[in-house]
Amino acid sequence: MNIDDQVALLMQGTEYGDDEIKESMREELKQRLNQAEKENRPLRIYCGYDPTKADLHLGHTVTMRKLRQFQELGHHVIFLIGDFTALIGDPSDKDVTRPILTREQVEKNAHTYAEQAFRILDPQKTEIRYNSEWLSKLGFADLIKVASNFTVQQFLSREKFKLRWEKGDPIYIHETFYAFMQGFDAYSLDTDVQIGGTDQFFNIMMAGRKIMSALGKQPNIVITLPILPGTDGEIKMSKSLGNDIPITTNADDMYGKLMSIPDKAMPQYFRLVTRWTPDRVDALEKELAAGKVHPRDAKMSLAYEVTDTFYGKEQADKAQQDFILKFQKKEIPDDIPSFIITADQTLLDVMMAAKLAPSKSQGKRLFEQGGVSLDGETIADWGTFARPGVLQVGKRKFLELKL
RNA sequence: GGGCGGUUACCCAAGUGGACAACGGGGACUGACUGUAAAUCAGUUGGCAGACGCCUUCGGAGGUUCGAAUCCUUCACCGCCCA
Repeated sequence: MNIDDQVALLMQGTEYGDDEIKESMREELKQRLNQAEKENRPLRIYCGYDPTKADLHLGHTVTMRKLRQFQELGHHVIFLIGDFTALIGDPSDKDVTRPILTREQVEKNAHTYAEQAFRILDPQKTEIRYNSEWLSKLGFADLIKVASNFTVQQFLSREKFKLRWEKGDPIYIHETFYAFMQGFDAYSLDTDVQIGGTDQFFNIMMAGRKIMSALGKQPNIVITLPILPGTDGEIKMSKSLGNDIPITTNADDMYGKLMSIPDKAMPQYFRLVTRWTPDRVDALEKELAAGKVHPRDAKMSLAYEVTDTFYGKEQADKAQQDFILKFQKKEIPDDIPSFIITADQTLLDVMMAAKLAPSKSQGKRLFEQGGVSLDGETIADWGTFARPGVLQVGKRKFLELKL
């Protein structure tokens, strides 16, 4: 692919909040591609992920798709696991301090990350690195050298810090280190391009580039991508907010969760987590606006597409069939877990044993609220003895009872 | 280093000796309506117990009192002001 086409593709979907910055980044990217071509080398691209949670979710895959694009154009991609930065936590995405994780927690999470990333990235073409490799070796003198390029005001002008400052909430010194560390990652990896969400703009643009030049390197080009909203359609997808779609879930759950996003979030999902071309997305949106396509059907094709990328057509088909049966026809799906009951067990006992209710009190409430049914018949009495049949708890929990 | 204020359930936040398992909001869950959407309406939201009732919870540990989230002592942490 020629360089102009590469630039067009790679800049597609990026967001900088300012057209001038976008233009200058586009220009820099073009120059860097030219430069690399002359030097007969691929560009070095990286994106970092902090292993603060065990599972990656759909939101993480937005940047991974961009990495994949670079990969397909023959560039060198580094998947950086921020095992060291995770110890601090990025203050960018929250207005409160994050508790410091233990090394054990971080290591455990880091372990699963690479594996999950390969659902999007090509394992053959991906270099995996851990930033403890260089960050753990930095001394106080290095820190001073890096930190002397920044002022307190620069940090305080950042939205999240500013907010906390004004509210009188604590801002710890170590939280400001995060940006330095990220900059040092870029420096140590000798990268041409760094990818991140728009919330990383300060870290990449201000800290990263500055540190690279201060230490005598060419600053990396910034590619920032919009943040994917969670299943509530409002706020950034995040496990701690409970609005995430983990990529390690199963096909049925992924499909179901995608169907539960509000309509207004669909356009962002189309653009950020599908393989659809901009033309196709535009066409679909026009049809939606014209009323030619039912929003539900558009969402179903979205859910199918995303499930397909992670689990393949076969499982996506099955997930779609189950969804139609379970929720559109309100029939019972054929593939539900079973549970062996004994004669003296009440339905409440079964729910407890199968972990369908966290406590007996809460289980009883589900009965009182009409949330429990056996073979389609609502059971109000939690003392009803279990008998073979299909137990449904709430909207989506099913259990086949057998003797 | 000094003075003052603060720490309440998943989150925010009321409560300043008995009527407190603790107002209110958010979130979550259940039901109705739907397109398992959103919006809306109703309900639930510490545990055990098939009504009574019992147990655990208000930063930690002690104490005063018939009785404490509320008063006292002490420890830890946070904020503001002063130095």
